[in-house]
Amino acid sequence: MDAAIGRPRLFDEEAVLAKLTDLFWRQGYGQTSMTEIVRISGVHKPSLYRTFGTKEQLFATVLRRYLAERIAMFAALIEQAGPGVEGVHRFVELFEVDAISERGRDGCLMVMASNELRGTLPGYDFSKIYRRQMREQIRTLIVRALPEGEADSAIAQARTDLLTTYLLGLQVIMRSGADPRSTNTSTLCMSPSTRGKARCA
Amino acid sequence: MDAAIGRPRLFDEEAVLAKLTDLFWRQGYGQTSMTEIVRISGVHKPSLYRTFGTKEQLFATVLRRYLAERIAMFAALIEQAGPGVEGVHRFVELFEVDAISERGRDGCLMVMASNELRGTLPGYDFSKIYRRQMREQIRTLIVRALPEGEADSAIAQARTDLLTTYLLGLQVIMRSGADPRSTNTSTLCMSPSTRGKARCA
DNA sequence: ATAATAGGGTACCGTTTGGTACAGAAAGAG
DNA sequence: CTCTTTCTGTACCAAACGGTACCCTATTAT
Repeated sequence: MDAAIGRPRLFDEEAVLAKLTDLFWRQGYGQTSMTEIVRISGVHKPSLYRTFGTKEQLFATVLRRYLAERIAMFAALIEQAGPGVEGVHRFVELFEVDAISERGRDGCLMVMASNELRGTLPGYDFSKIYRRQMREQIRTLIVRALPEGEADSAIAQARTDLLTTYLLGLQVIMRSGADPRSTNTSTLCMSPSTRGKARCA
Repeated sequence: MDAAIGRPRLFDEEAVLAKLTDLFWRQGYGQTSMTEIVRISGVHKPSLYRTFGTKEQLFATVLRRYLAERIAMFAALIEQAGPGVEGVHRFVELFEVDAISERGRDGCLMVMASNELRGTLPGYDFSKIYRRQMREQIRTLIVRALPEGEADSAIAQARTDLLTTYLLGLQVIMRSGADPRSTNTSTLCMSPSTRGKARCA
């Protein structure tokens, strides 16, 4: 186990990472200075550097943590939504409830990072992994709403891509300060008249 | 009109703005330093400041210019696409051709700015204007594909929102480095088997 | 006790940042 | 020609940046 030699840490790593996740999420990477990170975390700079490495490495840790949490959330929502076409509708509803929440107003940290760090920082790799895993989750949801044997069909892929892309777009919209009521598309799209054919993918 | 007193400018403002638009588009606002702006534009710092003001004001000018250009592009694509449901499909195809282009790989400057500058810089206001105008364009496209008298229906609004959100998501995906071939959803979604009901909005 | 180990906190480092003062150069106006 | 106006370009500024050296304190091992 951990030898636990020397002075014990006075702060909880997980709690600090959670606070810093919110901070980066709100402000982005470049707009967040180490000074601010120190202020929010309550941990002094040298301790941060000893524990998490450079600002870049710290952000990578935050992203890794967020990625796992986010994918888990997707899995939970999909399970909660249930099978069939109804499940797809219910999933989108659940997703939009989250998007309207206080945290959801800031969009998605992963989307933000991939937009900001295009090639320059480690967040770029994470964004690809994130999108691939997110797409895989959506795919299981879609497949469960299709007739058997269509799991690998073109329709399954098209609907998966469309829904994935839509959800990413929704997070962009939320972060750009949209009025939640005016952009709640699913309730409209799922009205009786369009239900069934509405959520084509 | 312009008195033209004093030494004439040695650089073309429009050309410089075009170059800097590409620069900001690629790198974002925070990751682009004045030093780099000087290098790319070929104009020395004091001249830039006299002409465009601070970095923040310069970026605002770039955004304003991009906004107008972008909305004009939307209008052109919609006109080129033609009316009816076929027009919607054709529009999405045209849009995706642009998204796959070299410039399109960097996503949308407006989306990028709204993600990065959330509240801190003038880009935030522009992003709202952009989204509203973009949505308005999409709406005209959608309405032309619906039966008469349905212009203000719930379906029209829902389909407008869905397509708008999808297009924003597409730009996020492109910027995050997706393989253009694997994410070209429209060709799949518009295959004969799904055509008609596929593009529900 | 005492040595060894590791975190806490101050004070500081070199660099880079956005932004400017100032002197010289090029144009029109009288 | 000379005065005024505007742009160019060097050289520079204070402030903020990410990152660290160093000393002190708290803990375990012997």
